[in-house]
Amino acid sequence: MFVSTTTNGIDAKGRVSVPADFRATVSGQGFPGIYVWRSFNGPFLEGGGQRLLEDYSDAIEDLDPYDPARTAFERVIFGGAKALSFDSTGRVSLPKEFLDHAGLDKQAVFIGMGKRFEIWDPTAHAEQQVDDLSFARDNKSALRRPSRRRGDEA
Amino acid sequence: MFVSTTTNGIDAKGRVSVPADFRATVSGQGFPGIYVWRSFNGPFLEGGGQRLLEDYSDAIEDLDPYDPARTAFERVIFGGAKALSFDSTGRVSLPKEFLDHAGLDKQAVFIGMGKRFEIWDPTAHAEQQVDDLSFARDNKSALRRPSRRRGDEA
DNA sequence: GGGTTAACTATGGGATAACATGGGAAAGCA
DNA sequence: TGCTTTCCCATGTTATCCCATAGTTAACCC
Repeated sequence: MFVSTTTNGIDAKGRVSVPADFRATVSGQGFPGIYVWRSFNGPFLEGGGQRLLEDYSDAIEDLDPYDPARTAFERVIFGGAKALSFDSTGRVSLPKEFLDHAGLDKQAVFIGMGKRFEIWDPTAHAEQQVDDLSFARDNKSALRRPSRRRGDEA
Repeated sequence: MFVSTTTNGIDAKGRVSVPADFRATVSGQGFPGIYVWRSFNGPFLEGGGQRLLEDYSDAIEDLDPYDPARTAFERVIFGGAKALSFDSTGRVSLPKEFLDHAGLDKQAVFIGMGKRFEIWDPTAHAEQQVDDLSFARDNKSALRRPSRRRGDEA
């Protein structure tokens, strides 16, 4: 599970350390690195480990072959994602198109989202966080009812 | 279940012993430690074990993948939490931002809240307790009827 | 029952390892 | 060849591991 928020520096070569917690989360998933793509919901990146991509693949296979949503997801996620492997110290180097899309410059904010994570520019993130916090405060009742635990469905 | 209230010391390194009862509660949940986050209801911390986070995750997954509410909750809940693992004697070290948010200094009060727990500064807790007591006195009728047990929703 | 042991708890401090980061050298690609 | 990317080593800081102590509770046994 990806949790917590970490800000790391981007060096002159475009390299950034992936938070150690995140590296631990994807370790043992096969590919020693992360998959990252440009979000279609705003100026930030989304990413996860190999298992996440496999989950998306399974979900997409449940859709009709020519469902427009299916081809859109295929193009955006599989076509737009890039496999970034860790170097020996746990860094990845972000392609220029990704830096541009997210407005990244000197620093990158990694936000754990449970099954996946997001990468933001610090300034953009600070603005977004204000909205998210007030939204969560105002709507927390939507989560108030404990959901059924896994295995209790039957 | 997290019950009872315990006050433990915070040492110069920011370490604090998690009450043994609480450690027993989360043992066997997978992650050997606790998840802690800054409450957005006041100057204190909230926390729980891995199972609690999974409950939140399940509740969030009932929403549509790109529902704005869903991403907001994911950012606030998972992004705001931190996984703190126990050392060999059952301590965790609280990040500075957490100490600041809760006004923690020399001591931390762990309060069992059933499925989760709270961490307060002793002074702030004493003040809050006065309010809680009078509120409980005024609203005791609300507790008369037992609530449904988990799994009885249907 | 009284007294002793043994386990566990909370805490302190020093040594050690891990993390994020910078720079240079080698290897790929045009 | 010129440029970019990947690999490898070096560094300072921070966190974490590991030991030791002391007080408390529980267990035990004569």
